[in-house]
Amino acid sequence: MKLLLIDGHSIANRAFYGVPDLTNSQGEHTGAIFGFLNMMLKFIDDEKPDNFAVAFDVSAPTFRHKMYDAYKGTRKPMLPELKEQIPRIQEMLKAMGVPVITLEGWEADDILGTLSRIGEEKGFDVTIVSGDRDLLQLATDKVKISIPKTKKGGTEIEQYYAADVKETYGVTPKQFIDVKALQGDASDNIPGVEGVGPKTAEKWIAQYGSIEECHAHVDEMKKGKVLDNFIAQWDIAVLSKELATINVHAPIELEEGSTKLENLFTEEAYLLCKRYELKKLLPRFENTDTSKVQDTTSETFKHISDLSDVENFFAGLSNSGKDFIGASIMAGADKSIKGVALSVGDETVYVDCAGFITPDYLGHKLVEISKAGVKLCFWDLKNAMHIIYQLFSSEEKAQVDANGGKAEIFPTACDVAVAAYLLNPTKNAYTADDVASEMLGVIIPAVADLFGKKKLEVALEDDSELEHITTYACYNAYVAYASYEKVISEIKDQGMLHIYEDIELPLVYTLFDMEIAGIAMDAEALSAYGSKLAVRITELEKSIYEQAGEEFNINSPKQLGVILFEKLGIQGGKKTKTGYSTAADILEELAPANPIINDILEYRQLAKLKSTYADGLANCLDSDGRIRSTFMQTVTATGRISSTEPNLQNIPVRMELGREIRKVFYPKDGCVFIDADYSQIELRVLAHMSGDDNLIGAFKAGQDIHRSTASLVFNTPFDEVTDIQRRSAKAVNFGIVYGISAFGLAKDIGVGRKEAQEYIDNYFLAYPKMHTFLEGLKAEGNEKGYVTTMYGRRRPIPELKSSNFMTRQFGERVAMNSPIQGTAADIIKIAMVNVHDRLLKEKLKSKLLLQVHDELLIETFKDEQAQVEKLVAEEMEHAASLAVDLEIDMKTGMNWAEAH
DNA sequence: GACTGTAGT
DNA sequence: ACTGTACTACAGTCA
Repeated sequence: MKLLLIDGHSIANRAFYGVPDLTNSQGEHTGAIFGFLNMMLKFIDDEKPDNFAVAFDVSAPTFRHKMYDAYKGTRKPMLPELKEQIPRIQEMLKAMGVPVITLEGWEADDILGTLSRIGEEKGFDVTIVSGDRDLLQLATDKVKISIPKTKKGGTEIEQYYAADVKETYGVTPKQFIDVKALQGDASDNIPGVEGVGPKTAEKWIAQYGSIEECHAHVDEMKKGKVLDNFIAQWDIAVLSKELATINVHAPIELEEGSTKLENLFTEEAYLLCKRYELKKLLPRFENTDTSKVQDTTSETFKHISDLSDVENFFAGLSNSGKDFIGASIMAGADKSIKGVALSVGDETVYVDCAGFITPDYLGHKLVEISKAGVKLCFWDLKNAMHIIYQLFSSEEKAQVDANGGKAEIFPTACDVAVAAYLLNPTKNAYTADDVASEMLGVIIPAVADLFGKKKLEVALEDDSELEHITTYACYNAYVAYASYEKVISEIKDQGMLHIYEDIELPLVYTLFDMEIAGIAMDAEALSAYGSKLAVRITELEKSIYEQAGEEFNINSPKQLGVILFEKLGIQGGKKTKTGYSTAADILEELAPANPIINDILEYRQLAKLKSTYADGLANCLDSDGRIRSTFMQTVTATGRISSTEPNLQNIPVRMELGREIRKVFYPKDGCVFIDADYSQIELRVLAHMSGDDNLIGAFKAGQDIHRSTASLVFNTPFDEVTDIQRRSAKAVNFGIVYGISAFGLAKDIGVGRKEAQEYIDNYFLAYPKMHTFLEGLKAEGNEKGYVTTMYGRRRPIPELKSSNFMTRQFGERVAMNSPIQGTAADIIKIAMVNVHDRLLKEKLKSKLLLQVHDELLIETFKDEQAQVEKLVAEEMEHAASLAVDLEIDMKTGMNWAEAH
């Protein structure tokens, strides 16, 4: 029989500091909960106990936090981030059926001691888990003390039976009390004997066995100041021993019934795991009946497959007078429709494709509904449009090409995910289950709940999954319907309706058309470029191996570090957590003295170009010779869009060799590229938002802005600014936009931190309102918990409330950066939508292809060139009206390199 | 899957 | 006493 006992507070504390600070989407801290459960489950797996309980102190104790705290003899109060998690851990344990034992007036130590004594008497093998060495006094032949230690890379567990304590510390567990009585423990308020440290204490107790025996033999002991103290402070020693002793006779029983370890993975526990978003724990519930997880709405879900029923349903829909419905298309990896779910709240149906119900039929039904003016609420409108486009005939596709997806596919629609993103852009998923719990307060099954490890696309091919697919699709449609009004009204309350209706939603259509358009790529040229790189890479490899004296994997920072800093003995290596840093900026400093370094840097650069761009892009090429990226609208915290598969927003441009990649992107026959980018948009936004007269003045005068800043910061006449000064000023300008710190600037431009601070001080002297503005942003973020862009887009910053200094500093930088970066993002989104809409409205065939944060690329028919140039300039420059003009640089070219 | 490194803005 | 920088996507190693 085995009994496992856990010291709740102590393990929660270990978990808290051993796990990064997780929070769920509600901003509740969950790291300690997760860490605690993980450790607990691991001990249960290892020990396989029959009985199990967790003991807590009644009120939160304090903890030693770091070495110097113990040294100073103080214990830090429990951080609020941890404190709030203790009741949740207890709640979770109760949900798992684990007894949480507390006893008014008694410490957890006493409970553990008592239970382990009783357990041993009853014949149990006992394991006590704690982070606290004081419990070692409880070890016996049958009672094992386990102390988990978090080391990097995992946890190690120290285990002590009585014999192990003796071996490690030279004293028995009982004598451990005496040792502590002598040496004292400031953090436990145990005074101890003055002048006695661990060495003396262990020596005395090892020799005489207890403080009483020591006291009886003081005559034979070595004279000295410390012994005098011991004699004089005998009373204190006795008191200390009493304090150090864990009471194993607390008024408590070991109830074998209630501590019996049963199934921990109950429904209640599952619900809590979902609520705290402990996603890694969810798979452990796989044998749990989670069907009750679903709320009762699922009873109204219907699966229909009969054509006449479907027709009836659609007919009922158009007669119902509903002006919006929830919709969800189930489509395979090839975007072929498997079925469609629709919801009007009290009725939700899933229609799967079979027999007369074809993908084509269903797809066109949806288009019909939307064209009739019923708003279709999707989770991912743009993807839904791609699915429809995919089944369109070539005539229909041509119509989309000419008139845009909005006109030809879903003229009335909305995107619940995009809307939910506006409410909180920092989350990493906007799925139905996520929004359901947040907006509707109901917990519904997620993909993994229904399909386990199987990917949705795989499950969709599997007929036996039809029931789960119905459930999943219906929930998607139902939640889209049920949360739509709530989400929109919340957006309205937060003053973001304009952003949603006039920026984000139109942008969905703009991005769709961009994705459909794609960009032509010269595959042969790309492949030739790749081969050219390969030749040089092989040369470099050879040279590096020769200089290193052996072959190794240059791509492995670990192996590289060993070769450079150990085998070759290069000095000046900086260490990271796992080894030597081989980052470019570190290596560059070492390059002059070590020729191998230059080869490595060049190798890295070329390897990156080849793997990511030359080979990577080739893999993304569509059969029509064009590359189609996906633009993501719900990813970035600041409001920018991102680009994936492939990422076309980070194609090299700085280095000549990298820039060559842009030459393989070319306009189609009869076209040229027009590339237009905003000049200094973030600094102009900053000038406007801060209202700083000097910065506004510099822009209005059309001055070189970095030179102007240099002139002010370095107190140098404008015409006498040196290149170095200008470069530094440029770094300061960038730094201001990023939410600067002296440390960062110093590193950036290679000066001391003090000097960097002077630059910053001078900057704020030169631009006085800037300082007020940025301080204001921090204050606003602190007060409201979020900051906003000029258009009202929000970015929550819970970090500002953190008790951790570093986290708070991060929050401050975010508070300064997000409104600026976000406003610039808003502006270019407006410009994109307007450019796109005007191209359509003026019946032009030219297409907007790419956006790279402050740059737009348009494939322009030569006969439309003048008109497009004019239109692009107008829409970009007039996208916003600021205190300074928005200026753009526009170029044309026969490839992207030429045009940029 | 975590970590390192690097490309862009 | 000490921290270590905005926003991304992707490739590669290594446990």
